[in-house]
Amino acid sequence: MSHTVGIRQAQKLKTRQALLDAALRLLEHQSLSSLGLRELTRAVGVAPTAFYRHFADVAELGVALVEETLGSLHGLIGAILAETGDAEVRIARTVDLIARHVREHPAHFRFIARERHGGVGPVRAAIAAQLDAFTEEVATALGREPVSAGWSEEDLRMLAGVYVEHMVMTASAFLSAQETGEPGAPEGPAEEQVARTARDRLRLVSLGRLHWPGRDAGR
Amino acid sequence: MSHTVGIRQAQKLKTRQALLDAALRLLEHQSLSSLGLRELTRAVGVAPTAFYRHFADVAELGVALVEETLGSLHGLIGAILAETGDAEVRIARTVDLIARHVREHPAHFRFIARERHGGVGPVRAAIAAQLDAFTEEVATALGREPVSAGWSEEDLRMLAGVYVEHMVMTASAFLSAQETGEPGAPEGPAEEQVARTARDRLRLVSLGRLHWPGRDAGR
DNA sequence: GTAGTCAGTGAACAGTCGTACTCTGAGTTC
DNA sequence: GAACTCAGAGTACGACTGTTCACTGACTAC
Repeated sequence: MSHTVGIRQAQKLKTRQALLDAALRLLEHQSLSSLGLRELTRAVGVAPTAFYRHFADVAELGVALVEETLGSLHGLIGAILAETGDAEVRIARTVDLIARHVREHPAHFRFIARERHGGVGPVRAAIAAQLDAFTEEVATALGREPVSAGWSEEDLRMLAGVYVEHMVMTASAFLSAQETGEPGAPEGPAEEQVARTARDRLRLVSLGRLHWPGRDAGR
Repeated sequence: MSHTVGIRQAQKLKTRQALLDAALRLLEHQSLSSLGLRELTRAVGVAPTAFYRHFADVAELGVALVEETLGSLHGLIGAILAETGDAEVRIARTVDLIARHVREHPAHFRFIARERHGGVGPVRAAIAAQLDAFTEEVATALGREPVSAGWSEEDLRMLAGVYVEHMVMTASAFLSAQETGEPGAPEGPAEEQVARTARDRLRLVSLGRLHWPGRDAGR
């Protein structure tokens, strides 16, 4: 092989990741615009100046966190949609997927929900870009289905937007549900309630989709 | 009359309102958890200690802002729902109402969108309480309509939640749309695009509502 | 093996922060 | 008109903030 990562760069990446992890932990109880650079480096155990070796801003770190959280999710929803055509199964799988992801990475999703409309511009833009990409993915996936015959591009994007928006709000609902119970509990009753409502909402949208006027004639 | 407000209390209320207004202006570019007490009093033109005569915390001021923004909106949606039964008219009026309110009080709605998942617990709770109240209002208003025959209480609340959630996200979409154009412009093309998508989403939900299985037989 | 790179250190800078004090003087009450 | 109340001013405090600079020393490239 040409060259391994190198001890040097490996250590650098390690502290960089430590910064990201500590930031995520600190951001559970505050928002990014109030996260101090010193507070963060203190939590990691490095000198304040070490921060600048990795990020120019706290905003830049925020953008990196957005990539880390949402970047790995691409293709996941498309996979579910391609997996089966049965609406009920699809709805159940989607909600389960969201529930599991939120349970495994609560801090990540709390961060996204908090900073989506937060005070740091670049982070807001990064989240919006990721969500737009999701919408585009869902739209093309939906467009491939036979049910979507006769749907305009704009209507497809509208529908995809509804689904993406629904996923975000469901994730946020799971977050508030699980902070009601203990963090170690396997599954609280509040979570099951959220899941049921989320499924019902998806059913509602699904029904609307089936009767959308665009498929027969122009409205 | 027994007694007017009194010069004393009137002045107090005036500076209190000045604090709220200045806070709202400062919060357009940052979030509440990073809003400094001194920064705020400096903007108003009073001594830092004067703040304590009105609020114990920045959080308490935030809660007051929530009341000011959402407290005046109760009954508004119910009025629209009672006004006409025609779905298309109702949808148009709702979206227009949101557009107008957001255009008239952009800072208020930005504040709500930002702090709904923000870092200040009491403010989050206050917003959630207000939105829950809205959901309850919408649910009872919907329940009075003949279309809702056979709907369970839970399903009604679910549907009402969809509407409330939709209003919040539409308001937020209008905000991002109008910050694209100049603030003085009467109505940008981006705003009309948002309005069209919002109406389509409402139509979609409306269609789903009409075909909800609960109205005929248990599913 | 030697010269160079560069992640992280530590001290120092000029600010800002929240809050505790005492004090003042206009508005209120009798 | 005298006694009282209380919104706001002013000062002072210790703690914390982001950023700069020169520095060390383990790793890297030749």
